[in-house]
Amino acid sequence: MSQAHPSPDLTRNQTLVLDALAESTAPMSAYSILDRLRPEGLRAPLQVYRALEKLLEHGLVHRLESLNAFIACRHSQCHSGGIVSFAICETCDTVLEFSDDDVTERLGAWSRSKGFRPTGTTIEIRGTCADCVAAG
Amino acid sequence: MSQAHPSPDLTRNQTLVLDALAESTAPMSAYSILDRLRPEGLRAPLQVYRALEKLLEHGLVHRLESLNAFIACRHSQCHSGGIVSFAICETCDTVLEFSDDDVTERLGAWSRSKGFRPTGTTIEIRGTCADCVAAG
DNA sequence: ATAGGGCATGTAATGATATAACGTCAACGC
DNA sequence: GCGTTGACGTTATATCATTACATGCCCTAT
Repeated sequence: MSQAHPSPDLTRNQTLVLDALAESTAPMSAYSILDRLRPEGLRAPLQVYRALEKLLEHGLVHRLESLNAFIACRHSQCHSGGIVSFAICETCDTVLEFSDDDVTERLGAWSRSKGFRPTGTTIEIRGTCADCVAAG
Repeated sequence: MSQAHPSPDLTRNQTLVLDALAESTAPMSAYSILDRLRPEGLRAPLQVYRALEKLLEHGLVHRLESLNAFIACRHSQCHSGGIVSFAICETCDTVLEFSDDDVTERLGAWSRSKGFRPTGTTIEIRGTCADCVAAG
């Protein structure tokens, strides 16, 4: 099986950042990652941003533009080529990740019709998840 | 015809900010708006952010999450209820605004199927517009 | 007419997010 | 060896956004 994003061995800093994100249910800002990793020796924002940059390239981490925050990828089809969407619960900070082929196709059709060449697409739904609606 | 977002008279600061955005083809950051409006007497970021907050409520301005920047609304159907999408050219900073009913419906269907209650959705396509592709 | 509420404003200070500019070091191919 | 590459470390700075508090203005109920 081919991978859209080959994952070479991660460096120490990249592993630390990815692990921190993987252990968190909520998205983390770069600075909260840094604070979390100070005990492991990280000291400067740039150490985190550089690790995030590589992890984003490898598709192991997503950036949530509307939060200026990051999450570890949990979407099994992340590498299948479609646009990934996020549903962000503003009550409990849970993020659900999904992909809809029709949405991908419709946005692709729009781009083709306009001659627009897309390099990356962000879809983020803010709201309240089922659990929090129920807990109302 | 009913309006989803009634537009009461704007205050002086709101008018200044909206006009600055309307005169710009490219999105503007809050601070670039501030710099643009210093000659009119604006002095502090908060004056701009407060005006933007109201203009966003009225639907007269959009925030581009992936740019941390703002544009005046130019989409005629902004108030028709569908999700608005943006195509951002990274070469010339042009932003095209559109709405696709199928996309709105598919994302709505996903939310309903998960019991997720959406309050707002961001769709931003980064890439290169037709003109810049042609100028390549 | 005036007291009080509501709301836009003004100002200073600060917090939060992100990058620039520089130097060091280790791995690798030639 | 030696140059290239890429990760790393450190300091400083740029950029984006909000908190806290004081002021002024308009409206309206008394």
